[in-house]
Amino acid sequence: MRIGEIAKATGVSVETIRFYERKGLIHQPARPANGGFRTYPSDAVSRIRFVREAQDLGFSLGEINELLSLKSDPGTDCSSIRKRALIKRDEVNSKIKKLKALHKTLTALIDACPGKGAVTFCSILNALENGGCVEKNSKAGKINRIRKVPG
Amino acid sequence: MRIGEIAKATGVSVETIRFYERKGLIHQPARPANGGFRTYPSDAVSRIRFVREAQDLGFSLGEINELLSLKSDPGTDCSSIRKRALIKRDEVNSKIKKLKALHKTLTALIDACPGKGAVTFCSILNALENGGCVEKNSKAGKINRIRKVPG
DNA sequence: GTAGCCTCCGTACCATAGTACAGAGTCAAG
DNA sequence: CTTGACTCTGTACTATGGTACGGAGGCTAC
Repeated sequence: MRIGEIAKATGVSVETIRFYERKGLIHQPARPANGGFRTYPSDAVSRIRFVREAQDLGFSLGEINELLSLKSDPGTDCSSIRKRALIKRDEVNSKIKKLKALHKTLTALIDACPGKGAVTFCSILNALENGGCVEKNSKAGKINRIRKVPG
Repeated sequence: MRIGEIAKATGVSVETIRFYERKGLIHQPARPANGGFRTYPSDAVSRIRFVREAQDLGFSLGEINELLSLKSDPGTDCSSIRKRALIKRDEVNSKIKKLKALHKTLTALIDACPGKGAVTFCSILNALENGGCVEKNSKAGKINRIRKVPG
């Protein structure tokens, strides 16, 4: 198969396939010695599908690279894959928790906002300026810091 | 106040303050005509706090810029701020939904995984390769595509 | 008056996940 | 044997949110 066929079969653009090659996610076949186009084995399709499905599960390309290494290593035990899935599920779980807290805070702000009048008295803007505490209905309290740590 | 003091007061690095200046989020005071250091008004501190709090609420710097324009525009009605908060809450809501679906899928995969043995038989890897469908316990069905659209 | 911070300025770089494009080569059909 | 589609290669650019650094200038305390 040629790269364009792989692209069609996977729904991933040729540019993106090349990008994955540069990232080491998929192997780039050698060009024929006499020049011409590279020939891709048909399992390049399943490899790319693997990448996309794993992305859908929230894995980054770096993590997918790890999964692929584990996958091709005959010494890998199924438990290490399972472990990664568990970690990922925990990550998803804590993201959900943070978003729920955020939802609560936004709701408190929205409820406290009169919804009309000059912005000077807008409780949402005031809350943003003064540390996120809504005076009335302040169950949410100080806005939870969810900004991700640089590292 | 000098930039370093602003940095200390807000917990935001000098570099990041300059970055915000470049992005137009905060105004850079003019340098004194005779040279020397810029003097920041103390409300630069609250402006930067506003930016950080809004980030914590899930607003991007672009969105925060809009909020700041609305805020400083005397013609802005409180309802337009409220509207944005409502939109943001909807976004948070749909993120939560997607993550919940993801959680379900991961759980289905984890449950189907024997948790030991060679990777060849790992149901998680097989699912990734073959379209994300877990044979047994397939309530989650086809993995939901949540990968964000490039636009 | 000089040591040691701080500031200013421009530029470059980090990660993430791609997209875009120019210019040359290749291949297959008509 | 030419045309059009596809491939190859390298490089640059997108967006997001910063971080890092070199060299020059400024400010203050000892």
